Amino acid sequence: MTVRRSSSRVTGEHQLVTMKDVAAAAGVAQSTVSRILNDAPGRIPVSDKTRERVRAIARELQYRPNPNARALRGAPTMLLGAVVRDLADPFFGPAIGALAIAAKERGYSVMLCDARAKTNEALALTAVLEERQCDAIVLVGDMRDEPRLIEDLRRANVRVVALWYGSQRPGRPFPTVGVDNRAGVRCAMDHLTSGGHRRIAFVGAASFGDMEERRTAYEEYLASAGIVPVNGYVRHVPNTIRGSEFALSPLLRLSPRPTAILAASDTLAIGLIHAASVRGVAVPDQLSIVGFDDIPFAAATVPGLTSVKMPIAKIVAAAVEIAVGEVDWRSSDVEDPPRVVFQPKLIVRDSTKAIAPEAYG
Amino acid sequence: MTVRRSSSRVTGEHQLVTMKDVAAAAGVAQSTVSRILNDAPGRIPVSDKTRERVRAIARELQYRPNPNARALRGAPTMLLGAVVRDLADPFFGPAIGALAIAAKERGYSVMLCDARAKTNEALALTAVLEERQCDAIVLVGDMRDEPRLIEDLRRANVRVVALWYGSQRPGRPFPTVGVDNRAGVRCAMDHLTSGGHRRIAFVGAASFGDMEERRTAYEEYLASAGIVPVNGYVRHVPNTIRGSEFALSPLLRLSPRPTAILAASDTLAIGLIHAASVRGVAVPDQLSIVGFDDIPFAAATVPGLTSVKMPIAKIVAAAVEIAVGEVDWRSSDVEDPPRVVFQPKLIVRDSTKAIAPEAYG
DNA sequence: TTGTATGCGTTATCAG
DNA sequence: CTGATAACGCATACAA
Repeated sequence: MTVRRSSSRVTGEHQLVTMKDVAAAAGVAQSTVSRILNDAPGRIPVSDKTRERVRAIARELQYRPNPNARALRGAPTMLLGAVVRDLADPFFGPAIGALAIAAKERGYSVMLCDARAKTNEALALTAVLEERQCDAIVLVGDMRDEPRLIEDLRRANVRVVALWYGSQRPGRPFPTVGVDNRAGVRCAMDHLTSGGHRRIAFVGAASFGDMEERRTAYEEYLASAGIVPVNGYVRHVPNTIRGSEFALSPLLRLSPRPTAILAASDTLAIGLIHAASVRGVAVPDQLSIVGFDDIPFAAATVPGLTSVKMPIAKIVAAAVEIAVGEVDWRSSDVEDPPRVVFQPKLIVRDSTKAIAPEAYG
Repeated sequence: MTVRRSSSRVTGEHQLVTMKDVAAAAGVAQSTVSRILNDAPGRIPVSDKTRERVRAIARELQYRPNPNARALRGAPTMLLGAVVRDLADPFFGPAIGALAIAAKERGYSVMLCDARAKTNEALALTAVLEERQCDAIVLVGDMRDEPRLIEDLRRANVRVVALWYGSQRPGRPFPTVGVDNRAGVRCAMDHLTSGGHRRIAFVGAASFGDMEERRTAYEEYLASAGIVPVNGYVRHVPNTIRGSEFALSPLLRLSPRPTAILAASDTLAIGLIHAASVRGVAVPDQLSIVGFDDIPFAAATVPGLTSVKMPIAKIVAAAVEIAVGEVDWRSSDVEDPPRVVFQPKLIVRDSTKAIAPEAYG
């Protein structure tokens, strides 16, 4: 009986106390410890008071199971991989935080992967995650510009859920959870048009997340409201504060000049407010601005930003549910994976205002 | 020779192609595959052209090493655990993104853990991370209010680095990387006093990150500048936008009313700007405001926020360096772990202004 | 009720 | 130069 105390190894020393240690201390076999500690509650050919003893010793020795060994045996890793489009985006930070919390509530940890962190083109993004053997992967934000990632993921052996991916888009390879962009745009536009606005511009970011859907919804709304689109009223810029600076100047030079702008994200909207201020354009008196997402700072702009609020908590909760769920959608409907769509809600603050009567026409 | 194709297992199916598969396909032993694929470049009793063949087959079969098996053997997990105080904090989101990128550059992945995600008090935070066998853990933000976490971590067998932890604090249990808060406060205060301000208030959050150091530095500055502190000029509120609303009203009721406020974070500063606007107090004409951190939105407030800029990239890079570094500081100087302090820099925008001459005295 | 043996995918130490 | 073989920590079928 050669009981080597593995904890006394000099090199590595990466496992403090193993089942073997507990077993040795308790004078039982390692398998006994395993059975007791796993204790599938109910009909296990359980033990008597050895149980208590083993448990006490395990606690005393601060035993912690080694997840690598478990995973090696095929157990779930309880790991959720999150590929985030851009963690610097003020919208995604809180979203990831919410995701981490929702995941932990189900016992999962979150592994992070900023989509920009492709230091090596040869290293497919998926390698980092699939390699880690995550039980599931959550895509946060549109990854359309990473076709290889998408391709690798769809042929990989992991569940994938995409968030804010553009839920209406046909041919989605994964289940998606998102927001009803059309309804959000409708709320915002209704709000503006009911205030007399008809010259409404749109500022979005090209091929980013739900941006495209929002622009489409904007155009559809105009059509349904009988408003003829003005040439140049749609601007596409990077989804940054600086981005909207580039968008505002051309809009202000247009004639007729827009009386309102629908921004496809709060980042853009906040940039617009700032740019307007710098250019001496009064918000909302000369220009109404509506944002999208309702990030925390939307409440603190001057003036406070009217924005379409995103039910983040619900969205990430639904995503985790799908990600860790037992149901394997791939077996049911490969062509059209499930989509979950939540309804956004307009939060009206002070960046929008009905236009003055003389401005009509 | 019972070569079971492990890839054909029905259950689990969590490992697509193993070394065994590659070995079988190449007609060599599995250990040979291991040697070839690991290929410590240089003096390995290497093979001839079997190497090429094995490599080709491995590539063809899309072989990916199983990190669990490697970790089980004592190899580093290449995992960095990040315990974040609050991912919803607009400062930490980008910081984590930068951390993920810096880590990936060294081949590490980041595991996330929002410090608020303690669904179960019995479940120590550290369990989640240490259990995962991270090679190192990065604490992002002050965790003083989690004594158990600190204690578990310091006796655990992982390297720990603390970021924005309050670098000057004595008795730090871990190496820290942070910013010279005293220098930052000095920059900000110099800027204000050189504009004639002497009635300068301070708004911070109690026991949060470097907040305490900033308040101390503020008080020291006043003393060294011969400015007598005014009762009620120091306010402690939650580090949120709403928080600063609670701070502003009492300050405005004071007499003499402060002409400037130093906020210990941009979140607070942005909240102050908004609150001032709501109360009809003009920034910077009636009230100058300086923030701390220079988050992206600081450039987009109205007026633009003067703020003390944090060299985030440098900080996270240094943290990763320490976290993955070969040097084990614990063996050298247990009592005073290394601290890395970077210099912040004041970014002057439009939320500060020299006070009008008649306001003197 | 408990102990023994086996294998998960790797790496490392042996022989050949 | 290469092929067996033994761990790593855990779970489980099987034997006692």
